[in-house]
Amino acid sequence: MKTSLSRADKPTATSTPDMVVNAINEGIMKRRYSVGQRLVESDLTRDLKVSRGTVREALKTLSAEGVVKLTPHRGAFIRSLSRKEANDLLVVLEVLCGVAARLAAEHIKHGDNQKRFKSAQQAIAGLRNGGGASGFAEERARFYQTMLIICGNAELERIMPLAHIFMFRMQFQGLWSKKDIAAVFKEYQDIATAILTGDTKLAESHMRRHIRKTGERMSKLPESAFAVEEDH
Amino acid sequence: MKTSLSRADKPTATSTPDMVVNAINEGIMKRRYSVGQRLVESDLTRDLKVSRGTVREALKTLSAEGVVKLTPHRGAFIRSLSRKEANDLLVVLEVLCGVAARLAAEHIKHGDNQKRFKSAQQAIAGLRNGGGASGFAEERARFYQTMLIICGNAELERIMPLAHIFMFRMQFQGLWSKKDIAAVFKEYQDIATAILTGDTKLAESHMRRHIRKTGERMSKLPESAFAVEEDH
DNA sequence: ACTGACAATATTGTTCGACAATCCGGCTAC
DNA sequence: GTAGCCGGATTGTCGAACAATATTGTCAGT
Repeated sequence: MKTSLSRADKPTATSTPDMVVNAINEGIMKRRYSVGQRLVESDLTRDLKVSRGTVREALKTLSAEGVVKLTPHRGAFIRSLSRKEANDLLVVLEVLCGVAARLAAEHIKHGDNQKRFKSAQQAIAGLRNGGGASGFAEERARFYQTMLIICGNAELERIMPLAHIFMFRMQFQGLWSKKDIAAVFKEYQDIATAILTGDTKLAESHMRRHIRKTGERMSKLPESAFAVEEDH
Repeated sequence: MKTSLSRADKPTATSTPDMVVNAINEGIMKRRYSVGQRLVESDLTRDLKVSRGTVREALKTLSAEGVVKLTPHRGAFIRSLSRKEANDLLVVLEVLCGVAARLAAEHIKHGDNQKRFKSAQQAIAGLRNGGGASGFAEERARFYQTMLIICGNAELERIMPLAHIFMFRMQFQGLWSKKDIAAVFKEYQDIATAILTGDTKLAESHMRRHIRKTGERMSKLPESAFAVEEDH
């Protein structure tokens, strides 16, 4: 038995639509696709060398994940959030991340959870001075991913809009002040410490506070950082 | 211009895959499909008169919603919950439904929300004496649906595993005692009252208590009510 | 110029048919 | 009885085709 690494060392063992999903997700993180950009099926079939049916299945998955928005007869767009949508998302994230932090703290003692989580935490802390913004987004994703796995709650892992967190981060990247960034590092530190010591109450409250603070910081951003509201 | 009614008066204006999704969802509620049953693509293409690509897109959507489980090279199965999966689901539902109840109470005064919610509540209460079990499942779904709309949080509406609630109900239908059922009616009554009076704190706590109680009742069910755990 | 109607084009929605990859059940051989 | 093989059934993926719809371009009329 090689512990539970089996999931990590199968990057190519996914189905073709999943490969497309990963390619697009990566394209978003690597700034090859910009927020609001339209994804044309024929371009994707050409670039990724897969059939159109496969592309469509992938887009459907991404739509379900909330990464792209599917508009009938108009195609797929990299989702961008209006101010209201961003606020709505934060309301949901506050409780979901809160329970995730609680469960992570609850299970931190099992197996090598503590070790793994510490590694993810230090990867983030290491970026405190100097790490590029793109590196931060990735480590941040790893941090949440690790936390979710430690939770041991498949349902939470399934519905947690992880991709949203990337997107969120992406949409507002470069808009935060130095002070904001320092505060974020501090907040992650608090969360990680609480989880590592197994303090469930503290982990949950710190996480929820972090999300709320994120909302406050967001409310100060200019209108230009958001998508325009559709419809009425 | 006909204002924005255009969206409301198109009940059949959904895409073909969506029709398939609805057909399958309805088939589940109407007991035409049983929990754990396998859905064969060729059967669906024949029965619903749509192409295989369309069926596949629909199954992908249902999988993302958590209604069916997609296993590579084996096909789609109406999802059934193991004891652990059911517990995991309840942990997530507790916080999601909690925040939904809170938001509903917060917005109960807007527009005709109060009227609509009252109607959904009375539809459930009316079933207290005599309503068939299948009718209850439907009204229950309407109740939650109404609550979600009143919340006015698109993100919550998007990720809330509404279908899970149907499925949940379905999987355990007929297993509850009379006492359990009476308790459930009482709990819904408390929740509805709190929401209607706009008491956010009370609405959230009553809802969370209801979900926790559901977990307790569930823990007393025999092993036969659950799916067997897969893998290790 | 500007606006409206109309045609041309591009893109998506859906279908069909084909073949490879994989799973399942049954059969044979030992 | 078990291991291995075989063939049918089903899914995974591809490609081409056409219909339905949205977008863009054109052009007359004012």
